[in-house]
Amino acid sequence: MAGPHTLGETERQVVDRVGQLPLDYAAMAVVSNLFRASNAVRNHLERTVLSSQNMSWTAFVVLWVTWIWEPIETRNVALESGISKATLTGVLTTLEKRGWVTREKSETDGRLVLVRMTPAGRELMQALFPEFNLEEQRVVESIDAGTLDTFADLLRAVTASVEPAASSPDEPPSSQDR
Amino acid sequence: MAGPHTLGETERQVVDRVGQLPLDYAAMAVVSNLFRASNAVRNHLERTVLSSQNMSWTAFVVLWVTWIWEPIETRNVALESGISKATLTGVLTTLEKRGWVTREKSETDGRLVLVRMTPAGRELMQALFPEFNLEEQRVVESIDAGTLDTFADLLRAVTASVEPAASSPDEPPSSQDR
DNA sequence: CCGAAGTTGTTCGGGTACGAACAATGTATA
DNA sequence: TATACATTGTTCGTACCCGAACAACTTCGG
Repeated sequence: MAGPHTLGETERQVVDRVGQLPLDYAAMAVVSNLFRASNAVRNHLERTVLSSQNMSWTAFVVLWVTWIWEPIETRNVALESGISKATLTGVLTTLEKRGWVTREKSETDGRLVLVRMTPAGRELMQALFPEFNLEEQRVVESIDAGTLDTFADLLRAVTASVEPAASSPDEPPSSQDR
Repeated sequence: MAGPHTLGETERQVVDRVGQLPLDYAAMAVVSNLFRASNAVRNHLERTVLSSQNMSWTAFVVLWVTWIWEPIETRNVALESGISKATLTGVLTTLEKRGWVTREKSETDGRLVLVRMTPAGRELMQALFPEFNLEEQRVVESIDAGTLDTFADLLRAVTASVEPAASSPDEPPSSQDR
């Protein structure tokens, strides 16, 4: 959405198409670059780090969430990973098939399913995550270290303005799939 | 990846799992929040604006790129949209099926395919894009107006650090699929 | 207690999403 | 002007990705 063309050039072209409609170009720039950056980073990390394990970005995120919080209920895995519960079902099946996680029905609540790492899954993450973090570092290396926290806060502000409900930590907002 | 848990709480838990390995938590926060924000905004816009046309985010981006730059070669649509050419083939088939764009072989180069809007496609974008931009505005409304440009620049810096090659505008970097 | 209302994970259908392999086409080299 | 080399869009296989509908289960109101 912000490809090889100049900013001004794109804007001029947009004005030509939209006509006199008033547009917020600053907001447009942020949203389009948000996606460009997100896509670029995901694909980069998939190619440099995750491809060695034939793993997708989402699979890695789910594995990471499970690694950090296990045992964890699937609804919370979906919440933490930022994917829908429908998507999670498929991803978990994949991860289970590869022997990295296990599913287990809750004893106290028959509706819930708990996810745990296998030893193989834990070994994998112990080796893979430092490598992943090193590449994360490379992705932001051109940005002044003192600015990184501000950057993260700006991103949190965007997320918050879209997902208003967020009561207290450790107590997810009532019930939404994502 | 940065769900209902506190920042410090997640960090403490990560330390517990990773052990003594040195990690860049600032970089980690930026990358994970980049994806959280990106996902949240995409899903929000799909639900609020795009669902009326039963359109996905990617379909909208492709339609937008075509709208702004038509007639445009498919390789450049993929480049501007930030998706692979393989993905584009499927999306274009969908958009063509719905009567919003057309495919046309280039007369000067038999390998190229040109994409154009149909009148119906143009009408749709003329109505949909202002609505879309209004929602983009809402997504960043909590951010100080003077900071938006800086924000966009930070996002561009991330993209640039991952996709280093970028010669001159109007002249895509030799040949990469995305 | 017992039916209504709510919650949870799965299934289903349609649509992305990628890399690799491919055939068609264009270009460069000798 | 052949013959290698490069480029382009499509196809293929596999893996997401979501909303809607669903069955299993829990909880709440009377």
